[in-house]
This record gives sequence, C-alpha cells and structure tokens, in this order.
Amino acid sequence: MGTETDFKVTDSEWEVMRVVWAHGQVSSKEIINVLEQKMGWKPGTTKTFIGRLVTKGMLDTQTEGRRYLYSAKVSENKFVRHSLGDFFSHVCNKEVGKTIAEVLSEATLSHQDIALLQEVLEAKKKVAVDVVPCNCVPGQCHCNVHHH
Amino acid sequence: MGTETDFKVTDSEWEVMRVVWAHGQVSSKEIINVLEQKMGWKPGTTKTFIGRLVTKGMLDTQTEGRRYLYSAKVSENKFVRHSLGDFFSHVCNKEVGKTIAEVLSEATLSHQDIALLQEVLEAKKKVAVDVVPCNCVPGQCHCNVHHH
DNA sequence: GATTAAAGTTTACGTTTGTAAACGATTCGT
DNA sequence: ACGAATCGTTTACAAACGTAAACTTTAATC
Repeated sequence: MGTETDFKVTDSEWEVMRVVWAHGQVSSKEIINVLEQKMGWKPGTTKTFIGRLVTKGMLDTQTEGRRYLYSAKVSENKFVRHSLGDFFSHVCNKEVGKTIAEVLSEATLSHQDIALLQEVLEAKKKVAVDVVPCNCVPGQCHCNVHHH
Repeated sequence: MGTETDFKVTDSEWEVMRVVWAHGQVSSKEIINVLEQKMGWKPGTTKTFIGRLVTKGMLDTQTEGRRYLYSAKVSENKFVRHSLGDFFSHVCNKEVGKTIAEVLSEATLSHQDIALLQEVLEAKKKVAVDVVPCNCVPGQCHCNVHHH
C-alpha cells in the first residue's frame, strides 16, 4: 500500500485540482494566484489543500530546481466520470434516464454536443431494455416500499 | 431567519432522505429498520441523522400521537436536480455535453428513456449554440490558461 | 556573504460529519 | 398501577474539513 489514489476530494480540493488539470504542470505559486482570485483564499489555505491532495495521492510532484511542479495523478475526465458515478449511486437506476433528460434540457449545448448525444442514443437503442431494473434496497425507493 | 432549507446534505443524510422520499411519510422506526439493513447502522446513528436533517430544515415532522411522522421539505426530484447543478459547477460548461454523453453511454436506459432523451435533444436543437461559452475563471480550465 | 523572499511543512483551531451510547419522557402491556 | 419498551433529545468523541499562521529550508539579491 502507500500511494493509492482514493478519488475522493472535497469541494475546496476540487478547486485546486481544476487549476492543476488546466495547466498540466503547475507551480504552487500559480495555484495560489488563481485561487486567491477566485476564492479569496490566503496563500496558506491553498498550501494546505495542495498538501492534502499530495497526501491523498491525487497530485504528483516533479522537482524543478528545489521547488515542485504539481501534476494530477488522475485525468479530469476520469475523475469527473467517477464522481458522477458516485452521484448516481444516490439515485434509483430507473430514474437516471429522466434525470439526465432534465439536466440536458437546462444545459447550454452546441450543435456538436447534440450530434454527439444523438449518436450515443442511437447506439444505445440497440442495447436498450424494456424496463430498467430498480437497484434500490427495499424501502429506499418508490419501486419497492411496502406500504401498510 | 430560521427554517430555511439549506439543500446541502452529506452522503449519510442522503440515505435517510431516500427512505423518507420513498415513503412520503414515515416513522423513525421504519427509517431505522431500512438503514440498519442497508448500512448496518445502529439505531442511535440513524436517530442522529434524522435529528440533523430536521435541524437543517430538510425534514418536517407531523405529530402522530406523541411520535413523529417525518416527511421531506423538498421533493427528491428537485433535490437531485439541485445537487446535479452543484456537481456541474465543478465542470466547464464546454464539457457538460460531452460529460453527459459519457454518462449516457454507461447507463442502463429503457426505450422510453431514449425516446424522452431524443425528444429533449430535438427541442434543444432550436436553441443550440455554435460554441458553448467557457464559464471558468482564468487558469482553471483549458479554455483560458495562459501558458508561459 | 548576510538579508530577504519564496516554497514546502507543521501546527492550530473551530466546525462538520460519522458513529453511537445515555438520558428522559411517555405509552403500552399485564 | 408498575415495569418495560419506545422514541426523541443530549452528550460524546474521533476523523475530516475549512481556514490560516508559524516555522524551516533554500534560493536569490545587494
């Protein structure tokens, strides 16, 4: 064991990660600047989060001179997808389609996005089911509450 | 001020909320039972979360005899959408379409879901933009990192 | 070469969360 | 009517988080 990436970051740490992902490689100075701007954080605050992310195994350090350049151990895309998966673990499988439909109708989409989405849906048709099975524990979703 | 619903619950509290949403009105006994099953929580643990949710203004109490029946102040749908909105605040607007496409390709969808999604997309076409504007702070996404 | 500036590490401390037992009031069974 | 079972409330306590100053080491400046 040791440096296993645990894929669980807080909202504040996520802010730091975004700066790192945006840059690929970045100094603490740059991270501190960006987040002082956006979040109003004191340098010390950002330093704490950077340190915790290194400990959590989310950030790698490359020695540049005697300072560090930070980089992400996990890609932003991978991370976002993982987190979204986590999110949907709170929602009944039956509801996922509807939920996404709602998000989509609120989102700003480009023609290209729409084309991509339609493509995905077209492909999905081939593996679509008649009824999505509920994956919830009894008593935790409408599909299987036992009323009395 | 006083009972403003703050719409922010922890993962554990979310488990409680799901039981309440599933039942509409429910006793603590029932909540405790379901979560003892699913989470292996001791009754005291569940009681704590129920109490905190009442304090947070997420749960209402109806007096039934001298016990309570709990009900949610916010609908599950509303809550999920709100939380998803929160989630996407961590992602550049430009990426939202692609991200949703990825989730969709992993999800189990029914024919009905797909039809609904296609309908939504069809409607979206009319308001689609050529290029989704980036909504990120400089230095926090690829759209506007200033390399040097 | 001594002073200062910068960067990483330690320490600090209040709040929130996870986990639960203890307590107090009440109701129900006998 | 008395003891037992319930249910809500209080108290407890460690770990995680948000926020940040202090300290240490190293590098750069004069």
